Amino acid sequence: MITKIRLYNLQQLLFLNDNPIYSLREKDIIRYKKIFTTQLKNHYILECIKMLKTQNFSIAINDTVDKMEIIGGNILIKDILPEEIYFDNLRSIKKLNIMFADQILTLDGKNLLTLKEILGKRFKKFFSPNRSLIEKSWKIIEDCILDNNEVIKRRISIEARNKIGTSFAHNLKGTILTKMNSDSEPINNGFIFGKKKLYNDIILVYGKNYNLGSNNIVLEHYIMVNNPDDLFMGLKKCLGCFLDETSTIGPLERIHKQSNCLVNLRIEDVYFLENYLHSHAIIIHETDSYIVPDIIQSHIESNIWHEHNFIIEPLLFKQDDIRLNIFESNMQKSTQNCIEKYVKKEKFNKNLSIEKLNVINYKLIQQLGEQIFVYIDGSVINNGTENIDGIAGLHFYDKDHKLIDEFYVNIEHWISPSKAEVTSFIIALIIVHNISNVEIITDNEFIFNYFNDIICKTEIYNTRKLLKTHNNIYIWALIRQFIDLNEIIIPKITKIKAHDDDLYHNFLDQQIKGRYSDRNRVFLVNFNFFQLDKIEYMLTWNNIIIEKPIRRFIRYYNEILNLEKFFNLRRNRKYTIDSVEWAITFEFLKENENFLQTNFHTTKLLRYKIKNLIEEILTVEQRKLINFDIYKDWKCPVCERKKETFGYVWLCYSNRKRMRNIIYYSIICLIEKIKEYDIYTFYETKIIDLFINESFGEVKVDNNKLTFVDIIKGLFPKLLADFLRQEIKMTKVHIFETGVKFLDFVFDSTHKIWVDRCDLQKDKEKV
DNA sequence: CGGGACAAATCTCATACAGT
DNA sequence: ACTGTATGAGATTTGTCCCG
Repeated sequence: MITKIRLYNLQQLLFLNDNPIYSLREKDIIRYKKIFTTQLKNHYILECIKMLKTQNFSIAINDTVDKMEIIGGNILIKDILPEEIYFDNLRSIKKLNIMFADQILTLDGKNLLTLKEILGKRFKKFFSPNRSLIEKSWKIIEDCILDNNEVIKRRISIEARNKIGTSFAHNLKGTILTKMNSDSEPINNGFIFGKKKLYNDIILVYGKNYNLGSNNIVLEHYIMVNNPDDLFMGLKKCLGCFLDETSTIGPLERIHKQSNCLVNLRIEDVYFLENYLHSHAIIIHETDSYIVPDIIQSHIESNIWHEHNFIIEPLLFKQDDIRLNIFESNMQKSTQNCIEKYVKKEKFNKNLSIEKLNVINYKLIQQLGEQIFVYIDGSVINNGTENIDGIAGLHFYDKDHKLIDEFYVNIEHWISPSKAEVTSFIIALIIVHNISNVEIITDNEFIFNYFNDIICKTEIYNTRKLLKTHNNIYIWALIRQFIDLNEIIIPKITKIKAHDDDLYHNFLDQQIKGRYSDRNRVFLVNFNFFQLDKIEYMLTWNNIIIEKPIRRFIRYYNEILNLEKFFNLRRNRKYTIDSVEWAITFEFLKENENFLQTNFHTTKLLRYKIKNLIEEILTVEQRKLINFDIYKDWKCPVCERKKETFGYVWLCYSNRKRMRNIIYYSIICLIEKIKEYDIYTFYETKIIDLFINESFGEVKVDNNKLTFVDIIKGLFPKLLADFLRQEIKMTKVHIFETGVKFLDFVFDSTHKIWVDRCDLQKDKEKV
């Protein structure tokens, strides 16, 4: 609840139209932080949202209420203005309280209102004295939205119109129309206008209040002398026209001026042209005419005609806020049956799976309470590859073990054997929700135990506990809800051994496997997790709901992300071309150390190994990067002839013989290690040939192929691993051990070269 | 504000199991 | 034989409350 209040607070501050966790984007957050510097400094919730967005996580929201939507217009001001301009003028926009496009447009959506008109609207908030800032912002907004060629008419530009479209306004969008009533005092300087019926048409008549009767108003007619789109209205006294009704009106109480044209109007049809207390009409005495500034005739008339339509056809009028309808749809939901409530409707397959589930449910009802057996199983193929695929299956039998029906479901997202099993289980529960005397037979011990636990437990389950389920959180939460809300008749669960002599279960198993090649009758069932009472928000990643405990997911996610980052380093480019058996490399780096203990020796060794792996050991070239002035003329300390790069440490002429020996002995070592297992027969020459023929037997620097220098770095060539696997048929564990020992041997012997070289270097530095 | 006590969460590791 | 996942044990880390 407190979090929710804070979210509302944030929504208010950032002037958003819905829940900040819902549609706020990362780059927007950065902009908002620049605008509201103090308020958003170290804002905990905003920082959390930002973190979610940067990592591609988002939150699926359970309920319309939780979306915290401000219901009104369809198009946001934010969407029609260029981003820069929107954020630059956000403070002013917020003060004006304009969020939707229709707040700043005329009712027909074609013209832009003036600032004065907007300030006269109902949604105006307390108006701060800093009016100049708002006026400045408004000018900028006008520049964006108005059509360059028709600024005077205040037409909106084509681009803006394309975004907004045309629609009929269903209400007056906050426009205040002040009508006259019989209590009003007669006024002299303000203009009024009213609707007048003329034959079959209705026209608007402008003028001044002449006389206030009880039901009718006599209006001194003025005619318009300028264009209706102008930013002012020019009115001139009418010298008599076809509207004149002087003769029919009869004696008037107050006649202070000669009038040639008087019109009689019904009092409910008469409006004030502007607030008469603040009227700024300018009189031009010579012609007896007036100029009323800052008012656009066409806008006013548009408002009147809309209101007129609403009076004639009240059904056209609709409130913008339709929250009441949401309440109604909530009421409808409770009447659905279990299948329709919990299975999500798909848009395109006409709810095929719901139909099928209903059909099976109907068939089972026909059994009239006789014993029913449900066999369930899930299957996964190509586990651990990108071609992973999963199908769950259910078979329904009557009391004589005659097959009633079958049902197969495709498993999507986070496919795993356990998910396939749980999916089949929950579908079985949903189908038999209103049927008694059912026995569900499963081969999965976990489901059997966990379900029994749920049934037996009396303690109340809260959201936190639900989220701690090991996997498939939301499916288990649904199952728990069935039981908590008494929505299903609890069936009997039986556990059998997998691949045993149970005829029916084996048949099911075999049928499911047949479905991988024939998808015709395999359905797709998505569950409607939004029906969960206890869970309002669901964390998603790339729009896929995360079904693991969040912490564990983030851990896996980070591990993969970091590994990917490492692989994609520029210096590792070569190893994406010619592959490396990374598992052996990482095992070699681990230094056979316990996670919870460490000592100085291994730490030092590990540090060196990693430096070695990423070619960052302190060679002379490396030192030049730090201390160029001192080392600029230094060469390899061993031969004193060439520049000492990482590769050259091993390539140096003086080491040539030593390196050759190391290669020779490392091959011997490898062969010895394999021999130690005593179970493999192989030709030693084949291994030696491999080293001679392939590039990893040579000491050189190559940008494309693995060489012995890479083996020194601690990389085990995949080619060699494949050879051990396929030719010698070693087990994985043995390849692991041998590989690590081989790398250790190479490391130890080459490390000596490095140590010797460092001694020379030290002597040199002392001089 | 830091430390102590306690509870809960999390981690690693070893092992079991099902499927391929 | 290999793979991925589930599970439990034991150790460590993190969170919460209370106190001075």
